[in-house]
Amino acid sequence: MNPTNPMIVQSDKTILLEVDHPQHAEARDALAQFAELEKSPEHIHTYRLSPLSLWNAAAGGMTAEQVMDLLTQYSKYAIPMNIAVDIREYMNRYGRIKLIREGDALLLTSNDAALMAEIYHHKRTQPYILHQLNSHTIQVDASRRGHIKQALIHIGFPAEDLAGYTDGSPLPMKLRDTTLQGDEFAPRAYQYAAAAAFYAGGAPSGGSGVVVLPCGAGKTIVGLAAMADIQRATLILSPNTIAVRQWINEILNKTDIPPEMVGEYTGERKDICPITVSTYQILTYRPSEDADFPHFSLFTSYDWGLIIYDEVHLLPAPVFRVTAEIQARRRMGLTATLIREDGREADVFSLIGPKKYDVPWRELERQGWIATAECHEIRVSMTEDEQLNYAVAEEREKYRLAAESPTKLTVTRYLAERHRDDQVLIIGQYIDQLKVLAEELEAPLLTGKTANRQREKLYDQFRRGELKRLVVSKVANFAIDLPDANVAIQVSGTFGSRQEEAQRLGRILRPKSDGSLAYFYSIVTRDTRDQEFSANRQLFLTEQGYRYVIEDAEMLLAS
DNA sequence: TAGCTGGGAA
DNA sequence: CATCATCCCAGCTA
Repeated sequence: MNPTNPMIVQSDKTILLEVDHPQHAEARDALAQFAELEKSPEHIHTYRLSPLSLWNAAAGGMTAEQVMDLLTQYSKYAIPMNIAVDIREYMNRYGRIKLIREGDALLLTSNDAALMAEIYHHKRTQPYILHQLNSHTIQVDASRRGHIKQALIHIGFPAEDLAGYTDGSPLPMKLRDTTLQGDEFAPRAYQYAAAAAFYAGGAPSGGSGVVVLPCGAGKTIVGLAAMADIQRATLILSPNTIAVRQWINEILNKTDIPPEMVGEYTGERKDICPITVSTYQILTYRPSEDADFPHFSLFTSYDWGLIIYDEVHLLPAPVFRVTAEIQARRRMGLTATLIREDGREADVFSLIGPKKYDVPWRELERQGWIATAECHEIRVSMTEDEQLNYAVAEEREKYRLAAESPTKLTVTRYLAERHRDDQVLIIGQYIDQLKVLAEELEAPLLTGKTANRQREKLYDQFRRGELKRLVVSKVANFAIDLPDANVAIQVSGTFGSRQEEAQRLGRILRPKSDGSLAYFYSIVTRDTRDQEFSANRQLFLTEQGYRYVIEDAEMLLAS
């Protein structure tokens, strides 16, 4: 505690952190362990101590005392009394109830008899209760393990699940030390550590939870390392087919599993093998609204020993439902953020598991695994005509009007010129706007309609540097892997999607072999909805340790 | 059987 | 807020 420290802890459970403070980075890495970033304007960032963020910390082995120590270390002033009490109260709740197995019976146990009585009578938990065995043991319906955990977190007492797992069919495998291309391969220290933290203790405690790693930190390798630890048939779910193919390539490339043991289960192929990689979307497919999900059988059609949920923050609602039914299978979630746009963080916690591992951003950057990127938000003003148009436009038209402001053209042209020797991607949301940009900059335009062959050709030219500029629509969010792009200019984005901005930066700005900087420019229209949405998008990257420099378009163009 | 196109979904 | 994606399936052609 010292007035020159970077943060202020307030009694409403928010924490203010000074961005320009020399201790900002270390304080941020400390906060990332037990608080969520809520707002990130230029100078002061706001974090919040939420029950879930504290439970995640508790599940990872942090104590209330450690949290208090970190807060005290970086705080300017004394920590409000109620904060100390709340932190202790919330963190002690995790693990007060345990879910265990005795033979075929699933039991809730706790030393707290009053709490057990409350659970026994609570409307939310009652449907799953069979009977009370004694003052601190309740037998619950073993087939509703996931639902019970959801109910318990809902009433504010997340259970520690120690009921164990079915092993699944054996799959002997190991990681290669040389890839198929002949490159040396070994997981990085933190990737090993993440897999080890996931599996720590073996059954019954280890084997379900979420690993949080920044974009580009190699989450796939963590998955492979976990598979090598567990050595059981594995089902991998990811958001799209390109990711499916990437998983399959990585598995063949970096493990000794023969190709015939690895299957793709997508719209195109329906192979079920000891290792099967599938998309979320095929699982949520229904022939009609009242039909059931024909592909859910994938979960039960093989004796899986591990299920990996790639990008767990994108997991669709129906997959939660089926995940609740398969709580006896080990589950690993991989993500760069625990925050979901739909607020279902508690479902991730109760159905996939608590956070098991994360790495401080600064550490990865220091070790050179993550490129250093400079992010600029460039604010343009609308002309008087535009302002008038904007003012009278329908609420729903406003965003589009602001996002497509013609001044953005001038700024984009200026930036493209400044980076004429770099590999530049121009990314936007509206096809009309992109068409104009592509013509102006004499660069090819790539959209969802572009045929696959043409895409590949453009990617290839761009990769080889024959093409310096490429204008892309939302296809850029997932589909592309352009190792040599080092500049991205975003002219418009999807409303407030944090994860989209992360994908854009994470996928595009990989570590450069020469260690040079990457540049990310986001052009927004001042005093409009465009600017509001932009602020929301930046939250995620700020949480990830990137800093935005706010610039004024008029001044930039004048210089 | 592969490859394309169009509709529907969330 | 409503646009642009993606993915899946069915149905057609060759």
